[in-house]
Amino acid sequence: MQKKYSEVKTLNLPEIDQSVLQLWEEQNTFHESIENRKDGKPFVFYEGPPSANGMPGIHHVMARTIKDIFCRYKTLKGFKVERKGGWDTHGLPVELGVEKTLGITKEDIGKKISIEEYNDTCRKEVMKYKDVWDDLTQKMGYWVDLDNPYITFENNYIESVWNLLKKLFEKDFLYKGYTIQPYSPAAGTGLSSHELNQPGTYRDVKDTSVTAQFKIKPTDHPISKGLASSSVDTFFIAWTTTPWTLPSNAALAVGNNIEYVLIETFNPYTFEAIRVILASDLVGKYFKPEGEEIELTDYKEGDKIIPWKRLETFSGKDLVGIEYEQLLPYVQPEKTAFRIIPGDFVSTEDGTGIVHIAPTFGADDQRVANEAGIPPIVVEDSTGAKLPLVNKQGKFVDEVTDFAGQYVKAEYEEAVDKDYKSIDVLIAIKLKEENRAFKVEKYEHSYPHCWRTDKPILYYPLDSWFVKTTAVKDKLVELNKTINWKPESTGTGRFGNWLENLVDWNLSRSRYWGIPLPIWVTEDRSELKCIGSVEELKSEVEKAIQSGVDQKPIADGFDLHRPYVDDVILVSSKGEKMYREPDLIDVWFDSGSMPYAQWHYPFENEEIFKNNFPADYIAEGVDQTRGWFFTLHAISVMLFDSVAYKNVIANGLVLDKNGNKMSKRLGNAVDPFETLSKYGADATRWYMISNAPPWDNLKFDIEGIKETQRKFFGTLFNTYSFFSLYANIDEFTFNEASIDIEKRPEIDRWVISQLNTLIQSVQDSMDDYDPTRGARAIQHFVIEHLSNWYVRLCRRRYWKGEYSDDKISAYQTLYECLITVAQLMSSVAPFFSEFLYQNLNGITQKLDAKSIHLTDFPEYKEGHVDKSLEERMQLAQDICYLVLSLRKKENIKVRQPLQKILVPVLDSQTQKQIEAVANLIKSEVNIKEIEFLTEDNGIIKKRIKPNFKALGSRMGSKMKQVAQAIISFTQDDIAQLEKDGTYKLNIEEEDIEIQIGDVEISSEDIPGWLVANLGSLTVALDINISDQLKQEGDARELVNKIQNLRKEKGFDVTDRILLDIEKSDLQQSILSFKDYISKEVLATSLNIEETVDVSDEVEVNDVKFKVKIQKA
RNA sequence: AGUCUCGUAGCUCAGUUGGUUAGAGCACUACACUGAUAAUGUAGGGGUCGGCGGUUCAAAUCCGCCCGAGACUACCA
Repeated sequence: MQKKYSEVKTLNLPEIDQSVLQLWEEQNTFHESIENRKDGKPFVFYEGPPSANGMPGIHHVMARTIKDIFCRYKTLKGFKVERKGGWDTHGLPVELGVEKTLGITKEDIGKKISIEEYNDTCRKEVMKYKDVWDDLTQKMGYWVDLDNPYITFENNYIESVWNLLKKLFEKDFLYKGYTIQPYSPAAGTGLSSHELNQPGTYRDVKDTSVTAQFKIKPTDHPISKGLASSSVDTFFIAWTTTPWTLPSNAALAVGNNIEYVLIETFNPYTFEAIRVILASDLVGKYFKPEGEEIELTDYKEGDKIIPWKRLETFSGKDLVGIEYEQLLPYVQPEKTAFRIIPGDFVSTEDGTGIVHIAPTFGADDQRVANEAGIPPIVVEDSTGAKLPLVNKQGKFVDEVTDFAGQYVKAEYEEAVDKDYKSIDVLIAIKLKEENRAFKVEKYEHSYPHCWRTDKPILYYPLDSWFVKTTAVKDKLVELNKTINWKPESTGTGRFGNWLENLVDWNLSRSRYWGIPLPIWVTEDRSELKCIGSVEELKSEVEKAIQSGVDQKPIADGFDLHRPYVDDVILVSSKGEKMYREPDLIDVWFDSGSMPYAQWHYPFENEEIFKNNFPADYIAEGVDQTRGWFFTLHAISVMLFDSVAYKNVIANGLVLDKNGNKMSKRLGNAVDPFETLSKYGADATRWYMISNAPPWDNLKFDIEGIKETQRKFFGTLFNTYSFFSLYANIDEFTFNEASIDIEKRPEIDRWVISQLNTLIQSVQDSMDDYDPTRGARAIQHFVIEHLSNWYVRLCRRRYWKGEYSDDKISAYQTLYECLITVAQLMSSVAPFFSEFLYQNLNGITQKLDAKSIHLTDFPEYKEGHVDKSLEERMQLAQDICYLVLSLRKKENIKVRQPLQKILVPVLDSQTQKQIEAVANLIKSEVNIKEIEFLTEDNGIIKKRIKPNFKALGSRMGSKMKQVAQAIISFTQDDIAQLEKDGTYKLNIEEEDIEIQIGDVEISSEDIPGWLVANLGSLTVALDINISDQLKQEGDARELVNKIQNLRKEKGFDVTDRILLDIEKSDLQQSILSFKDYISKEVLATSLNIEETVDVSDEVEVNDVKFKVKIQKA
């Protein structure tokens, strides 16, 4: 019994997913696809580790599809592509999640719950959704090795990271600094600049801003002497959007070259007479012009318009050194403060041109205060350590008596009632009452927020460890230029600019669940030790024990996390105790270390590491530019003097169909599992890839997946169904020798030519990391070339006639197209392509590979590409289009044969091209002959058009007139130009000669005929229908009706029938074409009867009669 | 606030180093086709190519300004 191609009635992609997954499982196909290439050149791919403590979203399907595509493609191309999976397990998201589930805050850790318990919980929580992730990975067809993933919390991983840190330490790339940094009180940790640069961190917020008055103190300063002696108090006014920093004010900064003015006026809240100093340029912002016209003495309390007078001007330089009274004297500085200092960043864009300086809460503030010798306003805690006036929870310290224990930002409160007044407001009120507020107003500005807690950050002085990335900036920039970025602008622009403005990488995190800093310090900080391996830790501990430190030796399997490492005490060269620096390292360092740590390099697998570094290819979302893309790059450049990856795709966001960000809160997030199970992985993947280039944002619309399913997969499936239906009937199993391409008919050679062109273009776009172009090319080929043209024109070859060479050629050609398309599309649509492969190759056994993913990428055969053939097929398609259009215009259906069409040809080449495809045209549009009209035998009306490209540069400004002249050529003018090859024009009394190449001449009309044009092509249709043609038309119409009847009655396509037809006006037509009809409908007998005893009635060209069909 | 990218039909997208009727698919309307049929064909409606100005014989394409969107940058007081 002959094996048959499976004939599936309807396309069910999710079902195919299921069966293919089962097949892969049974045959261990993913493993095989690597084993298969074990001698191949490695193509190195790095998996950016996801964090399994959150649910995957549809955007993960996008990102992972892009990763998967190139790994699969390179495998087909013969590369060995190992893909080690990984899990990112440390960091704030995990910790915050655990705090939430345990119902604790950061302060409780180490108190209500031990660090040990806490970290144990983190370890469990972090893999909470691992199963869900694994499920998605499998269902979407993402091939990655999940059996041996790297996990960042494992000791081996940590040890490798320690080793990297030690190398940085030895190269003097690690240092500790006390700096003002972004700090999230809610999360309890400082934030690195790339965390601060996560999307959405900067948000517009409305804050209470205060312009405060700082009263001048009489001193020996030449200017202040005079100012302070006035009977009216004189103030500097300075603006701030963070009034809570005013108790920490230590100085005021002015611009040396800015002009300031002394103005006499009244305080708008207390109505007291005052004199204020501010930048001249900003007077307009604080004073109404009308006020200058009013006498000061005319002012009455509460007047809308407050009068003011300019008294004197100064330059900023003159003001430097003037002292003022402390605004909110809660805490006294340790040395003299409260004076005017220069600030290079002071401008007259905002505020008053005088900047409030709080050295503990601003980076610039700290710097200029330092330079001017201004101390910060700090308090001492019980240990004598100096603290700012706001503690790490974001609350005022006790010394700020009025506001002690209050959060400085309203957002930090759990809940606020309607009477709640923020610190900013309270301070504003206090200053108003004390005649120290010149202006209070709401001010909208963008302010950074913590990416995890959504609460505003503070700029806060912190001790931190830094990586001196700025030391290798040039090299980072240099090597970045060798990376192939898709899209290029992300590499040069976003990433390149970032590198240009690099700051040192803040490595410290004051948290618990993460890789501990392996740095030990003596109490006086005179000696530092960085530990680079477990072995080293062991021997250092031994040393410590020998010198009398009471602790256990490091046992095998010692957990390198906190709190265990915290308890380890080492000894310095001088015998002093050394304690570990309490911070963890930034989790981004974890993931940036994966090229090394995933192999436990350098402790193991040195050879494997070397073969897998750097990566040939990585891909992640564009939001990783400052995250993983940067940390990979920075570590490899600093320690290995190399890029970490050679090619990188930064994909865009997945938005909802209206272009809004997806979020659970808005309810517009798409569930990836639902999408996959409803539409299948392939339709989802194909839609995502073909709709827009991956680096553009994708507006995700389910309708788009449906369309992909219907149009692309549906059409391809129909083509396969068509093939299997007839191949089964003819028992075609491709066991004949492959027919030489030269021996195949024109149409076969054409589609093979197109197929090879397609192979080349898919290969090019994939090599260029542009999957969208490739997918679109495949789609176009399948729908337009293969289905709508090749199969449509060739249908009869499959269902008619003997099993001849022509038929075999047709089967072989269609088979080759299907199998090749399946291979080309397999990296994007791994399931459906496998389905096709199994069904096709399962019968023919042409290829040995058990799976399409174990085959080689189709070979481009240049010899099979025939551009001239592709051109003339285009010509055939155009002519058919024109004829169908003409038929439509005349309302003559295609089933009615017509005698001929006329095609004017101006050169013999075109005629030859058309002649070669004449049969296709004739059968496609049902005409008997094509007649060519040349200039000799016909009257062709020609059309002439200027060739702008050729003429433009020569004609210049006369172009318009020349074009006009050419367009108005008569037929005689055109003939003359054709005869002589040149023609003289007279434009503005100047002779201009044009050549034949300066124009395009085409046929336009055949007088007396019905014509249609497309480009330079013209076709006329002979619409006369002779009796003979009419009869044939009747016959064809009847055939169609009988075919419908057969189908209705559920006959098999191969069933023979007995046909009885009722006598009617069409009797003559039927008899004339009796043989034709019988053959078409597979009738073994055809009889015309007076009456037919059935109710099946057909209508053929307005004539009704009964037809009886029965199986023979 | 600055920098970058983008803005083409109702929707999703093409658009060739600037060249004269700006395209495709979807959706819509009408008609056809029907042994591949959730497909297909023909015809139709639908565009000031974000706006204004400039360069040019010629601009969707190059330049400037403005408007809108997105991303990035920022201690901006």
